[in-house]
This record gives sequence, structure tokens and C-alpha cells, in this order.
Amino acid sequence: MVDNKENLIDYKSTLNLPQTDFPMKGDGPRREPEIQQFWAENKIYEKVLEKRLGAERFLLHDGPPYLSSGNIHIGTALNKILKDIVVKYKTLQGFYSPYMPGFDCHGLPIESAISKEQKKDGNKTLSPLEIRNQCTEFVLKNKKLQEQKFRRLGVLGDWEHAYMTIDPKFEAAQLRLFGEMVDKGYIYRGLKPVFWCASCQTALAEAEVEYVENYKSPSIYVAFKVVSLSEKAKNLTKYNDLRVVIWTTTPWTIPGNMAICLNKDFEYVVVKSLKYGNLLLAKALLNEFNKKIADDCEILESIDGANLEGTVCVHPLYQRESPVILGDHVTLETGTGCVHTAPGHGLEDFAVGHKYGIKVISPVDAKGLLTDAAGDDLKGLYAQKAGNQKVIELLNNNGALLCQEDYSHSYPHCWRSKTPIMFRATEQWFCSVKDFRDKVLDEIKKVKWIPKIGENRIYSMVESRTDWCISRQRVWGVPIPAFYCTACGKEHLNKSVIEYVSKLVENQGTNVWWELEAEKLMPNGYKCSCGNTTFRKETDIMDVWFDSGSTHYSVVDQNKSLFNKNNAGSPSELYLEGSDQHRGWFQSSLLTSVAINGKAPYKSVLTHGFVLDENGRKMSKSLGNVVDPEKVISEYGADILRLWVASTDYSSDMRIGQNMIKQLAEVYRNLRNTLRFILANLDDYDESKASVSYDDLWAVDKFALYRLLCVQEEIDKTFSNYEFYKFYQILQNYCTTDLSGFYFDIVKDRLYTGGIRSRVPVQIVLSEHLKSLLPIMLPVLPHLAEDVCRHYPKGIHKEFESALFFESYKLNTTYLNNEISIDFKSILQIKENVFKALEIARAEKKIGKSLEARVLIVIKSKLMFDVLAKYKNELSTICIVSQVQILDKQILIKDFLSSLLNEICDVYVFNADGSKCPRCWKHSTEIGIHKQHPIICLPCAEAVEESRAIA
RNA sequence: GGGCGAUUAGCUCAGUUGGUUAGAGCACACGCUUGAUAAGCGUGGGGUCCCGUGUUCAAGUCACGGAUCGCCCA
Repeated sequence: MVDNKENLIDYKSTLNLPQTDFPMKGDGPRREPEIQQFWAENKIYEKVLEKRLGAERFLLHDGPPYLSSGNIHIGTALNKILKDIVVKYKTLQGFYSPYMPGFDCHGLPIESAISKEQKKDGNKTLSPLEIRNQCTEFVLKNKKLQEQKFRRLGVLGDWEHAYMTIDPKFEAAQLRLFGEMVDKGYIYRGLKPVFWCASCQTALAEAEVEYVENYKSPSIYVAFKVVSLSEKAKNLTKYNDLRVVIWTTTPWTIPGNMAICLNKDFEYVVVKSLKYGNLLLAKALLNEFNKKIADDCEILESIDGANLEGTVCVHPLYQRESPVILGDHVTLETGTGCVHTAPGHGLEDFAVGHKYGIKVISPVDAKGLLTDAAGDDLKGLYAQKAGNQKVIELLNNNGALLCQEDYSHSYPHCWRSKTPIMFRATEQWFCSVKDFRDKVLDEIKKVKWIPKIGENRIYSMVESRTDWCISRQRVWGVPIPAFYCTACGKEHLNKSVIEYVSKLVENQGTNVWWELEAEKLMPNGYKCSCGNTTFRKETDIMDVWFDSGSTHYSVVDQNKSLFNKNNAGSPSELYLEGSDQHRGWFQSSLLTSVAINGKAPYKSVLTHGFVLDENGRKMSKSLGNVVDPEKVISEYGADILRLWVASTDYSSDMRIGQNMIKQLAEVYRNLRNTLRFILANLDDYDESKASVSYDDLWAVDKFALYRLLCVQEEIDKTFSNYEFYKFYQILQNYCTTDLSGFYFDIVKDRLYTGGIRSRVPVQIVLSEHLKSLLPIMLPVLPHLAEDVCRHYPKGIHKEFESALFFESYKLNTTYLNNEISIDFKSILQIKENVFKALEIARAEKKIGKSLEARVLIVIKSKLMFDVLAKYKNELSTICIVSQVQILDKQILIKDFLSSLLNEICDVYVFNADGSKCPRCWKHSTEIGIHKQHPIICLPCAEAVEESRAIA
């Protein structure tokens, strides 16, 4: 008894059990920063790129995240990780794939943040330069923070030279690009209605407007006399003194009326009012109108809106025509279906007026007072108070006012002064998109949009967009380099002047615009055509979208490090951003690029959806469902977050939450353990001495290599299509089902107990897996790959200092073994049935381990029997039982522990023959045959002897 | 209000040109193992394919309408 036990311990020491320092737990939160530091300190990014010099370029050009905060949210993290996966994959594929990150630094939200802080400190007003200096500080601080967080995601790139839109070189290039557009005649000055605060005397951005509920406005119905009818409405001539009725809640905009807008699809009616004579309005709103004017109008005739286009009315206050036009924004919710149109006071009015070429007037000044253009009766009145009243009075005096009452609705107010805002047309700078729209649309068709639907989206947006208003009445941005003659007022905006400014900016930054006098910003001795030499400089800055929209020129074209081989500068191979950028960066970049180069700045564009919570809701602080990427990283590590990115289909919206992350952590653990098993069993492997040919491999080994080859090919296909979530499914299935569940389970016995001819073939297969799987995982799980790299088996040749030097591994095509792949379909089917039969015996407590069993299989089809017969010697290891016997016909069978009968096969489970070998745990009748080893089975004895001989 | 998209098991995804009983992995339950061990393996339960109407011998799949959610715009 004592002897036996000693023997048992002794035999355990003759096993080749797995051995590795590779930790079971990733411990990302602690160990990833260390790995990242290694990458940074050893300049791995730079070295990898250097190795690819001369290779074909694949440039993913980074869309700059906005620096309004130092924090990143889950959407930004997703975007950066996707980019990093692509860059790492392309690098693996052998491309020269540089990644220069960027940051978007100008713009209103940053300027607002500064002025908010300022407000807290008291009401001291800052000069433009003071504001700009504070903005600069704010931006630099946030850039540092965001960069840290992006690096913590494992995103590799040229962080040392990240581009910033406040870099003087960038700004100068942006100005030059603008100069090119000026030169081509695409930039012009015109009127456009903007939100205007009369109290602050400034234009407001949308973000600075808040809507106040139940604001009371005077609502009026006004009649406009028809002076001439359109051709299609000529039959209405018979109605004398016909008047079109409009409705508005802003009487002060009546002086700006230039048209009346109808909907082409609505039915309009001529009615007879006892009080007001013949009127025209939408039929659907007649009842409502009757109530308002306390009348019961009689319908005389109906006419489609479309037929009234071209009819001309006369303005009720001035001798001015007001034509009837058509627009889809006209609804039947309130009013009369005839919309008072003042292009100087409303965006929709402006747009529809623009379409008809109607003049924009805006007889209100910066203080909100009506101007001379409004007429003597109105001039000087505050539009939204006295102006309203006077307009109503005048309309009433000349019989145009049909009804007046208070109307309660939500109305935009200035968020600072809390006063109601007005729409006021002001002079703005525009880019004339219509001049090159067709070219833009052509270019859209040439770009590869991923997913495909993005093309329709941006196409229809560009097709219907109005001219791009590029000026902003702010200070935190790049100046519009225009000058005005102080004598004659002529504007000076041309390439040579802009080039002069650009040079100054290149050396001193855009602050120079605010620091120097106008004349100092212009070439020496510059003269206006009127002879004058003094100028006033433009105070507007450029829309921040122009900054980022110029990166194809100011970054891609200007940085030599982004060039390689035949691909110099723009177009980039890929832009990759959220789907909101169809209106944003994709479009602004496209417009400026087509404007100056006549071509798109990118060859392909990949868009992803938005990140929602686990229930598909938008994340918001008030709902408390925000997933903070930093928290995920500090709890699970960046690789888990990266795995999430790779696991989800980004073509529509994605979800994330605690449960999902926990599950991903489980999957990660399984992947990690798969690698750990491989490493642990290659500890003593020496590939230089492993002289086993493919033909010497066992069938199950050949099958494993066949599956590996298939999986590698499938994954490569999904990566080249950017379908990472498919990669995740394939890899996960492979690791859990094919490897953990099948191959590893089967070969454990051969690895631990077998002799060289049994064990080394498995190690060859494992080594092939290691070499193939590591590059596959690298783009998604770089920290895991690096970790494996550090515990790489000593006996496998390794020339790289980091996992990032990996190249995709080419597997031998002989692994594509059709016979094996077909035969194993049958083998797997039989194995499945054997397992089920064993489970029945196990449930009845008749067996525990499957090695306690012997199995008899009656195979129903002769074809299948012949296939299995070929692999007779391997069947017991494949089924992980001690003995297997196959029959091709039914015989009388009794005394079995359990059975499973079906149309494929009948499986009978028996107690295994012989006794249990204490070394390999298989049951055998060959125990004690070997004289030196009386208590173990023959194969074990031979294996022990073999290893002793080698030692 | 308009444009675009999404919706299949608790979760992530498959599901071909319409064609057997809608599939994987994870999670869950139960069991095995203790030689991958803070691991590993097996078996099993789980679905109103968002709803409705239509086309068809046949609809998760095609058409129309609607709901919910999201993005962009007004």
C-alpha cells in the first residue's frame, strides 16, 4: 500500500504537465500601463513604421476630437479604438500605415466655457486677446488630458507630433486653403438671418439659445391684396378685391415681408366674408379662421396651392410687391396655410426666398430698432415692443388687419440676458456650394462608403444644402482675412493679401490678427482702387468646421511623415468617424477639397453608430446610465473595452452596460486561457529539433490545422471588410468549441503522458496556433498579445522585441486537407452521440470520468462505418474513453450501463476493460506487461523508458 | 414635423435567391473532473423573429401601415 502510493507520486513526476509563468489573469488595470510605457519608451510605433518604409501606404486620417473637455466619453473611445484596430491590422498586412492623431481647438463651446468661468469671477469684460489666451490655456490643458486617456486605450500613433488646429503652421495652411477658394471665386459676402440678441447686440449660436415656454406674442391675421393672378389661377379674376390672408406672431417682421408662401399640395379656397370681402386661405384652416374673425365665410371656389404660384400681392404697408411662392415647410397646424415670408427674419423664409431669388431685407438694427427702411412711422421703434404695436395700428388703419389676439407659445431667448431673441439678417461670409455642387456629388459616387448607406445620406445632404455660412461673430478662431477700405468701404479679400497674412500667422499665430493694425497685416503700400491706404480689418472668424474641414490640406498634404511611395498627401485611404459626421467633418472636408482640388479628400469612409446604454437608451447624466470608459479601464482594463468594440456591429447603434462588460471579461478570460494552455505545453518544445512531417501527424492534428487555416482565412476576410464583430464571433467560437472543447481536451492525454511520437505532433500544431492566433488577436487585444510575447516559448524562434512587430502568419496550404475535413464531419457526429450516451450513464452515477468507460458503436450507414474504420486507432482518444469498438451491423448486446439509439448510430456504454493505469488514468488490460513498470500500462511504460533514455 | 437607420434567446451575433422542427457562443440550471485548477469538460432548459395587414402553396426573409429607439435636420 505504501509502496504503491510512492510509485504513484513517482509516476506523476514522469508526466509532461503544463508549465508557464504566463498569468491566468490579465490584470489589465495594473499591467497595461506598464506595457504601454514599454511601447512608448522603446519607440515601438516609430520602429514599426520605419520597418514599413517603402511599402504601400494606408493612411487613416484622424478626425480631430473637440477639446471642450479633458474627458473622453465612450463614443470617443469607441472611435479611437476602431481606428487603432484598423491601423494595427493594416500594419500587420504590411502596409505603411502612419497614424497622426489630431485635436480640434477653436470654436464657440470653448469660448463659452471661458466666458462662463469669467462670469463666476465677476463681470470684468475681457479683450479679444485676453479671451484667446485663456482659450489657448484651456485647450492645451484638455489636450494633455485627452491624450493621456487615448494612450491608455492602447492607441498607438505619433502622439509627439499630434496636430492641433491652433498650431500656427496649421492656421497658416488653413488660410492658404481659404485663399485658394477665394481665388476660385467661391467665397462671397451676403445677408443671412441669424439669432440675434438686441440686448447683448450680438449674434447667437444655436447652443446659446434657450426656449421659454408660454411666452406671449401678439398674433395677427393680415390680408394682402392680390394685384395679379398666375396663369393657372386666372379664373379667380372674377372675384373682386381678392385678398390672401396670412398669420404671424411677430408683427414687427411685416416690414420685412417679401413674399407669401403656400404649400403646393394643399387645397386653398376663395371665401366670401361678410366683414372683409373675398379672401383666400387653406380650406383645412377655414373653420378655425371663422372662429377668430367671428364670421361664417362662404366657400366660393377651390384651387390647388400649386396653381397659385406666381400670383402677386401688394404689401399692406408699402407700395411693394409680395409674390406668392411655394414651400414644403408650410403646414396646416395653425394660421391660414399662407405663410408670411420675411427672408431677413427667418431661416426657412430665407431658404425658400433664396430659391426664388427674392431679395433679403432686414429693416432692424443691432439694437433691435426698426430702421429708415421700415418707413417714417416705424423708424426708431424697438421692434419687439413699440414696433409690434405700431405695425398693428398701421395695418388696422388701412384695413389689412382681420384679427388680433395674444398667443402663447415657446419662444427662443438669449441664455445670457434672458431677453427674447430676434431673427435678423446680417452680413455674413459664404462659400458658394452651388458653384461646385455637381462636382461634389460626382466625387461622392467615387468614394467607397462603409456601410453603403452612408453614400445616400451624404448625397442627399449635399444635394439639398444651401450655401455654407462660414463666418462667426466670435474671437476664438481663425480670422477671415478680409479688409475694408476706410474711405470707400470696398472689401479686399484676395489671394495675395491672404498669402501675406498667412506668412505672418505662420510665424506668430493668429493672435497677430488682433495684435496688429490693419495696414500692418497687409503688404507694404497696399492701396484701394480709390487711392486710399487705410483699412479696417474684418472682425468675424471662420466657422470651426472650416478648421477641421481643411485638414486634408493643412495636415495630410503638409506632413511628409504621412507620405510614402506613390501616395503623396491627400486623398487619404480612409476617414473613420461617427455617422453624425456626414453633416460635419466628412462634408466640410469634402467641400473644401473639391473646391481646391476637384476631388474628394478620402478614398473610403467608414461610419459607426452611436453608443447607447444596455436598454438602447441614449446615455445621459440625468438618467444615470452613462458608461465611463475610464471606469471600465480601471476595473477591467483597456483590452476588455477593445474587445467590446470588436464584438459589436458598429453599422448601427451599439449598446454597452455592466452585464455586457462582465460577459466580455469572461470571453477574454477564455481567450487568455486558450493561449495559456498553448504556452504551457510548449515550455519544453524546441522547433529546431521537431522533425515531424505533416504525414506523421495524427488525424486529429491534421483536422486541427485544417480548422485553423479556415478560421484564419475567415477572419482575414472579416478584417479586410472591417467587420470586426464577425471576427469576434469566429474567434470566440473557435477557441471555445474547436480548441478548448475539442482539440485540447483530446490531446491533453498525448501531451501529458505520451512519448515523443505522440506529444511532439501536438506541439507542432500548438505552435502553429500560437504563430497564427497572435497576429489575429493583436489589432484588437494588443496588451494580451504583448503579454504572450513576453512569455513566448524559448524553443520557438522570436526576432521581435514587441508583439507590434508581428506580420500576418502564412500557414502552409497543405493544411487544406479535404479528405480530413469531410471525414471529420462523420467523426464529430459520432463523438457527439458517444458523449450523450456517456452522460446518461453518468447521470445514473454508473461512471464519473469518461475514461472509466468502454464504448461500442453500431454505425448505421456503411459509408460512415468505412470512414470511421480508417481512424480506428484514434477513436478512443477522440472520444476520451478507454476503449472503442465499432460495428457495421447490429448484434445482440447486453449488460451495458447505458445506451443511445438513433438513426445514425447506436451507442452502448460499458465499464472499461482492465484496470486503471495510475499514470495515464486510462483503463487497460496491458498493465504489468513491462517488467520495470509493473503497475502502469504498456504505452506509459514505454514513454517513461523513452524519456529516461533521452535524459 | 422631415430625411436616414435599427429591432431574431437574458447578452453579442448567424440565418443565402422566400422552402424541413429559426441556429452559434456567452450567460443560466444540473452534472463531471481536480493533470489548463481563482481553470477545464459535458448535458439541458430557453424564441409571439417589435406589432398589424397584405402578396404567396409557403414569410424571420417580400410589400404596405404602425410602435419603440437612435442619428441628422427644421
